[in-house]
Amino acid sequence: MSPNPVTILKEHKLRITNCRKAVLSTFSDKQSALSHADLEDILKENYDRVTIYRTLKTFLESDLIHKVLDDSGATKYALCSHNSDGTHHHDHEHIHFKCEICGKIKCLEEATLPKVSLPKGFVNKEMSLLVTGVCDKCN
Amino acid sequence: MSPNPVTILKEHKLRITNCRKAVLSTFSDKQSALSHADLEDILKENYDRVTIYRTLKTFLESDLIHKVLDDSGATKYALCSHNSDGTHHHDHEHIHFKCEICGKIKCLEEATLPKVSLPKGFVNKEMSLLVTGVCDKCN
DNA sequence: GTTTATGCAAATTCTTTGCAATACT
DNA sequence: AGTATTGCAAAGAATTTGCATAAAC
Repeated sequence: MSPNPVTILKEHKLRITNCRKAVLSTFSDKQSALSHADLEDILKENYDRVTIYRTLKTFLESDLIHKVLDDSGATKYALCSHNSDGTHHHDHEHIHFKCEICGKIKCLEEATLPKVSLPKGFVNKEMSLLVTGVCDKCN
Repeated sequence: MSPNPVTILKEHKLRITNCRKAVLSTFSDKQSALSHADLEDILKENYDRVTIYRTLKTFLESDLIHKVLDDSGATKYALCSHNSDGTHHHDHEHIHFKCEICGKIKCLEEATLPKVSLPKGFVNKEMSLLVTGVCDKCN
């Protein structure tokens, strides 16, 4: 399903470095959106705070991760999912679910976002939905 | 339609101060979501940066404003709309529209959010939708 | 008169930048 | 070898805290 870090980096024409692999592995392991602070906690023994910032920036620019909208204030990021053919999932439609209990934020790839009727004159290019509630594990 | 600052503050049992009135007026004037920096630019002549931070915090805690999800990273805030009877608009359903051209973020009170079908086991309590595109004025 | 908010200074925290050393292709 | 990435130090923003003064009730 989800390709290994090296494959992902190659697909995006990024150099394969330990820090980048570690960040990608962390995202896969946690299966939830992570903030810089989350990553720093996990990786600070091995990698510099600044390198993690730069890694996130690089990944964002390469569309390897995306920002997750979060009402808590902290900026979080999540892996953009991949298909085996290398195509992204629908990039102008993100649905994220935040669990009130465990606090984790997950991308819901399966759910689809219905059309929203906007007022006259508004043109819709991209939509991001944050659903808050209780996740399957905490339910 | 929108009550004046003093009324809003009274409804929320908050002391009526100049800074609070000024912040509320600014939100009404601009009719768009504002960041702390936006408010500071406008109000710095008369009020301290720190006071604006504290005002925003107080307003958030009193549910007088809410955070607006923004993919740009900056935290923005918007007034929770009021009805004359003092009730809020649907508080577990926010739709915000961000214009790519003018950069403004507005709450779309009129638009309604259709039901989203979530995967098994997920319980939905609150939804926040950020739509990015071109607004009526820039179109 | 009592309680709460403000302003200023300073402390924290968050994020970015410069540059030499290191790792990748 | 040549180019991009890393780590460290340090700069720059953003946000929070402490405390005396001022304003609100």
